[in-house]
Amino acid sequence: MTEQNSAETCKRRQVHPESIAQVQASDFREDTAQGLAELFRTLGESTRVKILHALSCAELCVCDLSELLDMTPSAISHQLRLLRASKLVRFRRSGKNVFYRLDDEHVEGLLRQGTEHVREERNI
Amino acid sequence: MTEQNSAETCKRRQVHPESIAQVQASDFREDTAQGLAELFRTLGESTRVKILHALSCAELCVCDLSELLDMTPSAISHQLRLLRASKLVRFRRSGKNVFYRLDDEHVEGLLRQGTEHVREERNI
DNA sequence: CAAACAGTTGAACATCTGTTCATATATAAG
DNA sequence: CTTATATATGAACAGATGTTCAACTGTTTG
Repeated sequence: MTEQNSAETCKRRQVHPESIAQVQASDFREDTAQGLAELFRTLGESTRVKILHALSCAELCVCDLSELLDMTPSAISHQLRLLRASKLVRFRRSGKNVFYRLDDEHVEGLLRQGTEHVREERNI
Repeated sequence: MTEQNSAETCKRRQVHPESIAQVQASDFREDTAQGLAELFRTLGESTRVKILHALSCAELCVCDLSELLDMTPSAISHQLRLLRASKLVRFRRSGKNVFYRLDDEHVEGLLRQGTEHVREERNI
């Protein structure tokens, strides 16, 4: 029973080599996984979800968001920083205000697809 | 200067009432935000992203995933629990093994859309 | 039955994360 | 220049989270 499973480096469990090979052939890079995780981590917080939803309705300044979410401008600003870092929002300064809006249509797409999943998750 | 902005409960900042009304009219529920955040939080971790990607290639048992990601079966199992809780994966027992696969097409859609965003985020 | 294998689970620990608070920057108004 | 408003930022603290370790359940095999 000389299988093609090399058990030299360490003891190998009884696995499914074909399936494993199939995954390995897909060439999924470490940094792609990291980037995806970082993006979703940014989306994975209710305050930031609320901010993004609000910005999907209208362009808003920090002050507006602060009132809408009933949170301090500081807290909002900290979250906007993360949203900016993940390229989920853009901003422009106008006088004393800084107006934020969604960066592109991908963001709304992610929110929509996520919402659909949550609905199915609960209804069906 | 009697504005329609009621400053009774607490001192109000100079905001943009029209934009705020626009957001409030959208009726975005608290539990929708929570559900979305929970979903994305589950997606927001590189180990889980790798698991989901692997499962998008083939149905796999814990053992396979353990070898693919070079992690202990325990660590994998803990993460699979979260993925199950968010209805991102299904599973079936077959003998000693438990095989996992993606729950529905939404999951791949989210991964695809996320990947596109990450690519744009870096290239452009 | 006992032994081996596959998977799950709870506790513990280190790390990460969101909000608060104080402070700093920037623009506008007096 | 001084004051007020709008926003940003760093430190700090409490709460959340991922992996490890040990113990446990369930299935197959001898």
